[in-house]
Amino acid sequence: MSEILKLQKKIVPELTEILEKRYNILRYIYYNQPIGRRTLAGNLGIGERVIRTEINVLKKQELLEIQSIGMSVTEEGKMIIDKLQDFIHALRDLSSLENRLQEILMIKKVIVVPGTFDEDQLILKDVGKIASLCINSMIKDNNIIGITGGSTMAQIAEEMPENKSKKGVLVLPARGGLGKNLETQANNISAKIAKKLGGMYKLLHVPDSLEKEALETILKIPEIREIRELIKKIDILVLGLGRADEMARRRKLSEKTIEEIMNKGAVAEAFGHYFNRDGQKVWESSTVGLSLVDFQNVENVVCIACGKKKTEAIMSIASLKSNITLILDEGVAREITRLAN
Amino acid sequence: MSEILKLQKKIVPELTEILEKRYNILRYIYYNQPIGRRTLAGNLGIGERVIRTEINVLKKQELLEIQSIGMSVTEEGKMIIDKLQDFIHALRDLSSLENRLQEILMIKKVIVVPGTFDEDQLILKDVGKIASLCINSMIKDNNIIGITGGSTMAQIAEEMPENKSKKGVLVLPARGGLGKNLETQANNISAKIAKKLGGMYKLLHVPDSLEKEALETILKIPEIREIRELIKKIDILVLGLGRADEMARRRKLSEKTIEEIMNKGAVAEAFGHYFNRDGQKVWESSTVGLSLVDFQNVENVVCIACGKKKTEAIMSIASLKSNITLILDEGVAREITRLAN
DNA sequence: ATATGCGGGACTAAATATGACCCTGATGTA
DNA sequence: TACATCAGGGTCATATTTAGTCCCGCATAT
Repeated sequence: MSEILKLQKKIVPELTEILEKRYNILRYIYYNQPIGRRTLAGNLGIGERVIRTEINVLKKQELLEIQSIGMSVTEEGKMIIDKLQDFIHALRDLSSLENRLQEILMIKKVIVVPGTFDEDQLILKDVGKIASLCINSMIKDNNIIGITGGSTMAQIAEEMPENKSKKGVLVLPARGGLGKNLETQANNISAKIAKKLGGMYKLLHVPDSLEKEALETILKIPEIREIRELIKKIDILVLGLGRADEMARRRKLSEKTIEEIMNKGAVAEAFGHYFNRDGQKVWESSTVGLSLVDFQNVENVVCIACGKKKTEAIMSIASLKSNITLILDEGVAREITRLAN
Repeated sequence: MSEILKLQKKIVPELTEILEKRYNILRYIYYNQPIGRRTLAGNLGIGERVIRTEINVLKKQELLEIQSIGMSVTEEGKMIIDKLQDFIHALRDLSSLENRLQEILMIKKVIVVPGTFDEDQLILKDVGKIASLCINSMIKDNNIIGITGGSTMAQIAEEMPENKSKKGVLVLPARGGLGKNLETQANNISAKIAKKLGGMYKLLHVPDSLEKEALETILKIPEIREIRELIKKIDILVLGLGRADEMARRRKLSEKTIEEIMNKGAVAEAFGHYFNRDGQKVWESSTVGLSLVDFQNVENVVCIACGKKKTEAIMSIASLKSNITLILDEGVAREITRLAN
């Protein structure tokens, strides 16, 4: 942590608290604007009057403006929010936490996003933003980017900035359709990201898990075969991590199968594979998407995970491969270090 | 000012106030330790109870310790004080003030010390410390350092750190004896500084101002002649600035002479010469010390000045020569920019 | 028309900060 | 040795700030 921060925390120890309080308020307004005072207070679990006091300060500093429709963040306020995130990163010494996690999980890079998802669901947006920037910085001309599904991934697509500087980018769904929600389908997310990157995309029009026979039939379709070949050439794989139990249910596996998988110690699911704590594959759903071998061969893997319930899944997947960039929230990050001790 | 500081001042505007309050308290204790709560409150003009609240914070942070004899600053506290001074320098954007002064006065370098001498006499100690560090960094082997008198200079000698790394350093008084106070005599100060630097020193055993005949007689004394020759070879001249009126009185000039000098518009005194606002010499006391020509030839001149009453004197002396390093307190620095507008 | 959610005002209760004074003990001085 | 002085700590009434709560008028959407 920088000298200057230590100095400040020493002489004005209450600084951290005030700063984080105001940051949270400002951020919440930003993500929900326009929003009223009462709603804000209720959602943040802070007294209405406290909000009012802080609002007055922020208004005076011209970080937010008040209209009859509700409060919203000014342009200056938006900039401040971005900078504050980095500042809080430093204030909480998250760089040290990142380094510790890199050692514990033995992976290339860890990015910890300030905040605890379990306490504040908005953290998902922050994680999405950070992840989208991270991915963006990795992309080179003619790269093939593999995308999985899930709410975290959907958020990444949402927050991904428009950047059409790279040529010939191809975005591929790395898994088929799963669950009911359109917004969180790999297909949908791939298309969204491709548009923002000014790239191409392909769709994988199949359910994620299939019976063996159905899989064989489907693999005879030329379009599907083409995508399958392309998936093997993925340069950057963006992977939302899942819990084994949740994903098994979402896949509509039979209760018997689920019990079987769980009995084998499955904690994590990724691209249709189920892994135990030690990163050993204990079950595999027959899928048209990425195989374990394909996964091992991908050069850049970005794993994104939010929430303490993903703790074990993260630890499992991280042991599969060292060339992983892991992006996660502070809450689950601390939980991992706690378990590692 | 650094990005991070702007950010903080924007989101926690009350930071500055709290920080400066605690800095002042800590600093006052440091310079007067051990000191009691009541005395402290009285001298700082803060309520006794306020002091108590702040003391509790500082104690909790282990920046000061409390004994039955009074409060004193811990080792950590001392370090914090030093760092805080730089921090406040940044917080108040004094670098910009320094640059502005360099332009206004057209001199090489300006160092502004945080605080207003007229409100807080302890600033003299800070100025002394900064000046002593500045001088220290200028010294090279075999340098001859010229020293004048005054309370500011005395403080520099006091705060000068022991540093015997340079060889063959010679410290010379650049003026004779003046006034009653032993502590502020150029002779005394020179000796003190020489000891701290592990160098040699010479003494100038003559009154600072003399009648012409007396001067001629004295100049025949070999020891005096020797020093006079050495003075012409001064590498670093450390100059405390004086007001014309004050110095004239301290020199015990006749009321008639004083009136004459003042009528000519004298505002500044330095090494026995009196200057008007434009830096023109209007009167000269016959002295064995530095001449105006000698002064112009010195390579490094460090001017030190404290207090708003020195405003005009500073502006006058600065116009004499561009190769000056000026060290002054924030109060008089701002006064100069105010006058320049 | 009306229900909802908005900011702002106002009043009370609680918490905190402040001021004022006393007490006891350590220390230095007569 | 006695005493004056100055130290920190305790205490308590009071001033000020902060927080909780409710109401009002207004804009907006239904």
